[in-house]
Amino acid sequence: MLKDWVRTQLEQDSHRLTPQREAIVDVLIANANDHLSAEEVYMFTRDLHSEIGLATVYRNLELLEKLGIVHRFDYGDGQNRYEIRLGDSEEHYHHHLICRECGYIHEFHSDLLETLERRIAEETGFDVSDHCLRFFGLCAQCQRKQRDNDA
Amino acid sequence: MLKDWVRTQLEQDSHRLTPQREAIVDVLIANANDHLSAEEVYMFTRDLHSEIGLATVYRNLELLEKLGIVHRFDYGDGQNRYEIRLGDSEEHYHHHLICRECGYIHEFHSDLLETLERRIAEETGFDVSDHCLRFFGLCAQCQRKQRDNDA
DNA sequence: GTAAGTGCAAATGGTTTGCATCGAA
DNA sequence: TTCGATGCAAACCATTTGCACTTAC
Repeated sequence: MLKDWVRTQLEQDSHRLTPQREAIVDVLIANANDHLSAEEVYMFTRDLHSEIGLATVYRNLELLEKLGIVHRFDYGDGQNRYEIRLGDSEEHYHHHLICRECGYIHEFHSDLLETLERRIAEETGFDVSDHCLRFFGLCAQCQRKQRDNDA
Repeated sequence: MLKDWVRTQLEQDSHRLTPQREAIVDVLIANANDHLSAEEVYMFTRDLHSEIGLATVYRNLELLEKLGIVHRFDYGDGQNRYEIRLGDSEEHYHHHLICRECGYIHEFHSDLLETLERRIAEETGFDVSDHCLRFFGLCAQCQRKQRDNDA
């Protein structure tokens, strides 16, 4: 079970799965597809464990990221977003499509960058371990709205 | 000349090329390859025009970005970086390779994503207008250092 | 008992905003 | 004389940190 794996990862680095941590992990599991901000994780977590502090949420998100349990995203909107790692090998091919208008985030997968990473390593000597690819544009719905407004 | 084009762009949106703006643009031109932060632009600009405020720098970088004169980057280090747009068609194929260790930023060009953008438009209905691609890893120098430390 | 974990409040740091003033068409 | 532009200080907001207290091995 996922939570057992989380506990193991924590204990290997001499950390405990405290009630607060468990609540945070539960929230991340329940919203695995939603890219929550720290503030959102905090609000949801309070429903499960009302006496939690925002600083605790931040500290734990940082720890969980360091342990490879959650992944941190940056959409350029001034706050970080977090997602629990479920599978991991496909993680690397996971990119985002962001609507400039409504902020809607669409996930998509593509291994297209693998080739490019190898080429970069060859050409520049860089040892590439990760990448971040975001596309910005207008989602179909906002395109429609914009056409209606113009008409 | 580049600055004439900047002036035209500004005037078309009923803005003036003030001494402060000119100083900012001069700084951006002189550091066209350096991805300056707002703070850095501020410091360099003070050399040319000592009586400038940080808020003015921020306001103008925002304006210049809106007018398509500068491009804003976000390296995920908690501050934005700015670069003047020189050519523009190749702009789109301009990506970054960031060393996790020393922060060194290497630029590279590739049109590989064009295909992907078209495929995304077809599959999702998204109208993609821009993208941001960053690779993270270790530069050759930091790999060497790490090997030396291990030995 | 000791080291990890927590809540709270204060601090931090990049960025934005309110406001009175200034300056060019 | 009007409206854009500026400098300054204060405000903002996501995040981090200091600190005293708590909790689990």
